[in-house]
Amino acid sequence: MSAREKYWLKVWKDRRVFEPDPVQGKKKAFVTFPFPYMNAAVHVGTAFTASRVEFYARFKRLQGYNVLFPWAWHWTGKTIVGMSQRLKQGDAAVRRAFEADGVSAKEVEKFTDPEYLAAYYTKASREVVKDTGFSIDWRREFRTIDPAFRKFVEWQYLRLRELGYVVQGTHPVAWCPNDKSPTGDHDRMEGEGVSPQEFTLIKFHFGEWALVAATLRPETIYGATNIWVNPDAEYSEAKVDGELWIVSSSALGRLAEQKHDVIPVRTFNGADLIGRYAMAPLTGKSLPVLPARFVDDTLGTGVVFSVPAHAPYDFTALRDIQERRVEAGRQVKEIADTLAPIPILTVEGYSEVPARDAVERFGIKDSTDSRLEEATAEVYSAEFHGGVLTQASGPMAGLTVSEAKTKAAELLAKTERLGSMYELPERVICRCGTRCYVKMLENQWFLNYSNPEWKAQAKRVVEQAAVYPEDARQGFYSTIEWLNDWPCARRSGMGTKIPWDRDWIVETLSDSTIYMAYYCVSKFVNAEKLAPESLTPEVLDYVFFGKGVPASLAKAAGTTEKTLKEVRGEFSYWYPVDLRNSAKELIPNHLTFYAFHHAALFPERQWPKGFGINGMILVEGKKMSKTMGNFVTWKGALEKYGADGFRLALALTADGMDDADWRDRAAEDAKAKVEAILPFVKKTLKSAKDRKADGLDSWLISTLHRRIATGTVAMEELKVRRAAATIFLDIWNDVRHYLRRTKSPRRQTLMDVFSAWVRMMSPFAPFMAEDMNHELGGRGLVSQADWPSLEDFPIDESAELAEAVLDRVLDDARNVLKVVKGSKSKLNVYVCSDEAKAYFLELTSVKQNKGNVGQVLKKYANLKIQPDRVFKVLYELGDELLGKLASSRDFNEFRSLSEASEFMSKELGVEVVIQKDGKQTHDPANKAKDALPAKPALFLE
RNA sequence: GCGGGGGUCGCCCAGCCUGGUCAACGGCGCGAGGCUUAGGACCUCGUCCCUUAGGGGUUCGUGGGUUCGAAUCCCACCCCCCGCACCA
Repeated sequence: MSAREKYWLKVWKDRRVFEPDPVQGKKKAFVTFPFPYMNAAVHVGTAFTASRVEFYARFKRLQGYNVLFPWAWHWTGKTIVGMSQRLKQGDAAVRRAFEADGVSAKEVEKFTDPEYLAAYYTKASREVVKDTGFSIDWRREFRTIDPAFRKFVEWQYLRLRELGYVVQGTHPVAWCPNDKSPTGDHDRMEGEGVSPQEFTLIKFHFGEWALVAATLRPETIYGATNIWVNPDAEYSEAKVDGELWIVSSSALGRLAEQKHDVIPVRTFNGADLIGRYAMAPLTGKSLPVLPARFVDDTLGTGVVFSVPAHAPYDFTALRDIQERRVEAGRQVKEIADTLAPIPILTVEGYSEVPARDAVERFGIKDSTDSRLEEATAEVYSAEFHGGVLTQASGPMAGLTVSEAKTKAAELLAKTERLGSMYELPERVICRCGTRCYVKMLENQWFLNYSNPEWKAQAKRVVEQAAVYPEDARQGFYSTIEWLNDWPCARRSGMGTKIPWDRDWIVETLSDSTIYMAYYCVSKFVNAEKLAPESLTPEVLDYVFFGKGVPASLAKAAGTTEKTLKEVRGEFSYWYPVDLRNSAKELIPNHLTFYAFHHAALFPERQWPKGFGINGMILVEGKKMSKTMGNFVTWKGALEKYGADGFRLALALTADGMDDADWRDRAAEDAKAKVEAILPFVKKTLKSAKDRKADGLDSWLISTLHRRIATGTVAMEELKVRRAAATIFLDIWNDVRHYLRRTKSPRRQTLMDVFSAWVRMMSPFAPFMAEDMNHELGGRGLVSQADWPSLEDFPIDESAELAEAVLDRVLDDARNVLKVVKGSKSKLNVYVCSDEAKAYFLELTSVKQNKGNVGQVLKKYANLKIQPDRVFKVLYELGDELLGKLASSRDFNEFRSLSEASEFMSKELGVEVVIQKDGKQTHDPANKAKDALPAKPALFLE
């Protein structure tokens, strides 16, 4: 870190520039960033998202707001603990991840202690965030495992439960019997994306027993020709929920986990079932039991019914027996020979036996062919989306497949031959190597996001808030619609215990929904004005709801009434949150949860006011990853580009939900840019003179007015990139244009422009801005200055017009010079006559008012200007220039171009002579008559 | 598959809501010139194709449509990114 950076950090800290307290009557802005999770080093992605909050915070401060930007650290959850454990077990990947963060081998050794790991990253991250110059009120910092924060979360959940938003339920989960915990996607070695699916169980009559088949397609029951069991697998008779069932032995354990009452009776070999008959419900058909080795006894019940017309597996297995490709007894063969596919639905693009079509097209030979999976998926998808059941399906005839599914279940339920079980449709292997299965997890705590009233309220939260960019808003509504009950507690990991059920810990996404409110409390906890144990639910009810009597509460809490009222005052003042910014992948969870919880607990006036959404970060066009080796830590970038360079690079990276591409080259440029500004300013001022303002000064001031307007709107809408581009690129170019054009730069103009410029730059590059402010003789800190006001930089339309016309003339002249061959040394510029201008303006206004164009044409016919040409130029100029032309009565085109003739001459490398049509002395090519306003005629010789 | 967001002149990107001022902003890269002992930095000009007078031609994922006129509006299709839950 440079000495200058250190210096300003110290100044800001010493003067408590970013430590706001409530000031009654002063407008406020409360801005937040989701606390980063401390299992790794903060990286450019974190910095990118957080920087948007930082830029906005500094911008709002300049606008005169009392701005609170707090920060905290997220420790809750099992990831940190899990990483420690895996490190302990010698997992090389985890070690590499730590090393990619730049952690020394010696430190990594200590990471087997999860709290040490989190503390290490917290300390390291705090340093980089501070050194980047973020305008954070560090007095309010906390970690999510702090005792006081836990009291806050306990309070939150007690109140949510009272409101009926925390409910208990039993749900199917993918379960690892070894870890004794649900196995999430990222905890799996195999089976990513696989979740419990409900299978329909159909109980086929088998004497007094029921042969129980599991299926995802109950609607095909009328197409069943036989039943498959695996002859090599072990099956069982068992009493299940009081009924007599036959299923694979493996299924019994899984049924038991799903809360079925299972009493095993006896086991036997699958082969024993072969050749016997079972009767199908609904159809009453007697179906033979045949052998098939594709039947997986560890999936479902190990019993399936065969629908060869519509299931490629069934079709192939049946044909295997018929064509003697598999060994089977004589009886089996004879039975099989009598079976034929029974089509029960039609689907476009297939014959009446879709399974056969698919099998033939894929060239599948027998039931061991792996392409059967693909064929099945294809047929299933086609039938699901376009299939219609035929007369063969009896009561379901005419229904679509999805309608028939419901109907089949209904009909089967009536026969009392229907059941259900959950199953993972594909193998799922836990990271620990254990095969997972479905478990009905009992007494799990859920946030009741499916509650329609709660959904409606959450939607209203989003509706009344600003969303930047607007494109992101729809994502919230869709999420709210889609969101189901959310399991909000876990058995292990760090976090807060559910106050009424201490076996459970509030899960990490669920303890982060209204914690911004806690920043109002943490200030007092950190200052030791409030002890963690004093934060009882009653005290917090007072702080957040204003309920209760502060005097008596204070006494019970061991604090003073004054303090308690002060805390309440903090909350009343700072809430609601004005801006919360995060990356787009948090819309479907965190940000929407945030809306839900605020809707549940707080009145409308304390609902979030603004959501900011940004894209993902890419590094050199690719997804950033530690294993790919393109991981850029915040610290690394900060050291490489300096605080201001890093900040500007972040600002210029992307807007809206576009993914931000972090490129070293761009960051280097940003760094160079920031470093070049102060020398540029100094050099420019050195050459400046004291003189009266002229048209060009007015132009620069007027242009700055426009830049301020654009920059301000962009910042208000969190279009950080656009704002930064306007401020750092456009304004710089404006000043350069001015310097190039003017014969003598005017000191006062430059001072005015620079003093506005430095204030606009300061949110992005505050260190440089403080230096520059100092250099310009500005009083106080630029971090506390005022955002430039538009009134101080008046618009001067005729000055703008003069420059615009000059630009156009230069463009035209260059074009002609390029096209014309032969050497030319003099450019004649003919400005249009006053009559031509009058004609042009009149025609414009008549045309805009849809008046009689013909009359105007007639009136000015003697000028011999072609109407087509006038209309063309009219379009070219556009409304903005035309407006200026019409309103700037004092604009004198001839004079302004004449004043610029020397400049033009320098630019074009030829002599430039300005003349006015009607008064010209030299017009050999008779061009002058073509001149129109803002479009002088040219003649090169 | 479902939900959300996108595809613009070598690259990144603005414009699209509110159609004409759009061959289309800005940055990078590249080319020429200036400055400099040189290089870098910086400054200027150029950078779709054609053009001896400010002009013409073909472009904004693909194919249709609406319109006097479409990058912008409508429809269909293709492709990319994000999310899809017991997890940060």
